[in-house]
Amino acid sequence: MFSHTATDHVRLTDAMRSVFVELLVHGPLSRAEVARRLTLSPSALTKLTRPLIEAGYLLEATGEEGPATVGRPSQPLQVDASRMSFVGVKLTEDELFAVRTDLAATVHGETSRPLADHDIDHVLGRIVEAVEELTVPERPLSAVGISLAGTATPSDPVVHTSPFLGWSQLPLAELVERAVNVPTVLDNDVRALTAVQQWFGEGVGHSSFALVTVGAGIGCGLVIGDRLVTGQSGASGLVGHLQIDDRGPLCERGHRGCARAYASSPSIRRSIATTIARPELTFDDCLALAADGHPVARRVLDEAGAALGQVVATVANITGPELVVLSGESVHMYDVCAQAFHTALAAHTHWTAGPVRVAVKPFAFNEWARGAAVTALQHLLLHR
Amino acid sequence: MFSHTATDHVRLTDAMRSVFVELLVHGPLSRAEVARRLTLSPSALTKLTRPLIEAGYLLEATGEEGPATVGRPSQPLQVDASRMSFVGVKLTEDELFAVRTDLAATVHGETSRPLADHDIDHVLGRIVEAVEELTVPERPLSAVGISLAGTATPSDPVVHTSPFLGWSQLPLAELVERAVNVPTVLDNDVRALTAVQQWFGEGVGHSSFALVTVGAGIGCGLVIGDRLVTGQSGASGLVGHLQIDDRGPLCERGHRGCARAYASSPSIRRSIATTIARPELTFDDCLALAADGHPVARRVLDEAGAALGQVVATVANITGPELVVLSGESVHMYDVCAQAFHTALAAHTHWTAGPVRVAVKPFAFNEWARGAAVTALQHLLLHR
DNA sequence: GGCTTTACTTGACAAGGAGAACAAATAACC
DNA sequence: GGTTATTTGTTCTCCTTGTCAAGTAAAGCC
Repeated sequence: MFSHTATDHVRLTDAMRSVFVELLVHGPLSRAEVARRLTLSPSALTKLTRPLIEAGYLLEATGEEGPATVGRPSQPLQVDASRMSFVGVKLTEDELFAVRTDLAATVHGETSRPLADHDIDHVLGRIVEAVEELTVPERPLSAVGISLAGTATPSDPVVHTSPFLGWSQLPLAELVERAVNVPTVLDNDVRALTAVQQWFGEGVGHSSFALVTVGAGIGCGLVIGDRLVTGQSGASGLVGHLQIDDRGPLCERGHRGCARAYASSPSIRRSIATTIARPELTFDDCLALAADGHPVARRVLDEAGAALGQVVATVANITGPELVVLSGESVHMYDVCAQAFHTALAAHTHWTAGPVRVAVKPFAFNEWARGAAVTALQHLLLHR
Repeated sequence: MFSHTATDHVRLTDAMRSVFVELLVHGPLSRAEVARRLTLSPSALTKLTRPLIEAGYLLEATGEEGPATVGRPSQPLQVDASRMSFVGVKLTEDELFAVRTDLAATVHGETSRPLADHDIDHVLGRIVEAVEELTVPERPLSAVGISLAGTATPSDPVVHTSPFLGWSQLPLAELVERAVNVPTVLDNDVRALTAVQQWFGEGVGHSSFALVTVGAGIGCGLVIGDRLVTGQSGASGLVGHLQIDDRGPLCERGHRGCARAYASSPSIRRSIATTIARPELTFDDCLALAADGHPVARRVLDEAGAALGQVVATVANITGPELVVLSGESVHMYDVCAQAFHTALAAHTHWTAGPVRVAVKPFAFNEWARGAAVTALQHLLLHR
């Protein structure tokens, strides 16, 4: 259900939902503007918004007026972001991160738990702990989102395959849903991050864009025609092992010169640290070395940037997005390899296509968990 | 307008259109079945189909009964394919191919014209000639479709860029529309071919699939979430210059080892013919040589098949289609390089994704022009 | 101070589709 | 062989959704 408070519950129609989402994503808008965007009549908007305002889901924004215009001034409406609350949980191999957000995906609390082993009962227990820690009595949870690396889809909440957690065909969403008694949605972590960009980040206003992430691996999420691309049984955006050349470094799956072998942060660190025999170096140390012009680090990061550029070009050539967003735990490496990146991007972009617009999005530590929360939020607003 | 005959014109609602398209694409179906597929009530279907039947757009299929089932037997409905007529025109560098089809995309006439030069008036004149030659008085044209290589989109019929015809920002659709006085739609040729597969080919029943074509170039069309992917300003599916390795043959844009250099029919032919100093060999001669085990031809075709496998794997990894359809003027090369193709496909498919389903679709000579007709048909039924 | 422009509201009305009741045509069952 | 169950398709009533037209509100413009 939409509301968890006893009072003020509204029966939501599809049209009301679309108005609500439009206002949530595109900020305060006047009724007239929403009507134009959704191709509805102004009178429809009066009717659709009234119950939402009365129930407290929408607020008449009383903020500063815009620039003076001819005609009656508009009364912008906005979503009351505090009206609902979500918890997002990101599972990694050895740890769990969780955040609580409001409707606008603003983080209001965060926590984490080590995952001692991958036994389902253990993991389930830590998830429930985290959800309970983050829940506050005055803001009952509307939904829980869980994200992890691997092929998971919200559409079949009962099965999924997670390579590094060693699970297969596990009804995780169902188990969590039963344990915390709140609707629970499971999805792939990169797709969850893409959802954040789609509604609350760089993707806003674009009907198609791609997100490319760099970090422990290389990932890609796609939005095409305003819809998040899921791929058959949750497999899409698998650019990690894209072949860059057939002579480069080896990845752990035995591919020579794949994107992951060139540009993932462990590969970059290992490559530099072992070559110059300084095993204690961190990834950020390596970036600093490259920035200082150390020849080995410089070369490795140039190659990493070039690999990333080729990945972005390949994705753009195939899907033709309006924009490519670059993010992930190690996006800041962009500062050290921007030139190699853009050179490779231009070289591999198909000559009949226009230049690819790239936006670099700094990555916050809890972004993965936030993505899970947004997945839950989107699912609740679109499919229920 | 929907109908061009003076009698029997209906005002089409969106619901009627969706019923019509469902019946056109998914063959004869009972009202009850259509209701289930479109999540409508049975009563709605009675209402929606009656005017369509009366106007002659739908027929009550009186064919053979299906297997006996419990309950009242259904009365399957089907589209009267002859009710509308379309002309599709494919433009190449030196020739124009045109077909006339009915609603079911069955070809009822074809013609061609050499294109002496790329002057717009000359090309326009040949198009109008072809359209007039194919039009029969008893079947007035509903729409004309034009397809060519290059970045064109139906959404902006006024501008497009065609590399090899040397045009840029030319309002071709508008000019043709004015000359033949029939709604005219312009689109990229590979996308047009994808449209054929989507409604009348291997793609039927799949909400997402990819089409990969081999011929003078390597192309790719995508359907994701039941919608043909257009890409920003018509640029998508540009896999022709995808890098296979960085040591292989050169393409005409100076890329070493790109897909086109390995697997396009001119590249394959040139590679074999020049190496064994037999410049008179045709592409099909080369295939025959390879089939006979000639070492040079064998090697070139193995490499071509491998390149194609890598292209398909890359597209599948990124977009996660339910199916990949292989087609194009030189698909028959598949017979000679299937093993190399599947080996490379498996090697490059991401290890967390399931195996890629591939369907090889034999290519008819007039398929490109048929694609243009289907583009016109889709546009008329979906956007008008 | 009218006039224009834009935003919003109100109430009448039309269309689209659901639901219930019913007729039709078959297989399954006793 | 008649009854029952099952599925298809139709008819009719009613409700929901949203448009249209008219009117009100609140500003800037001349």
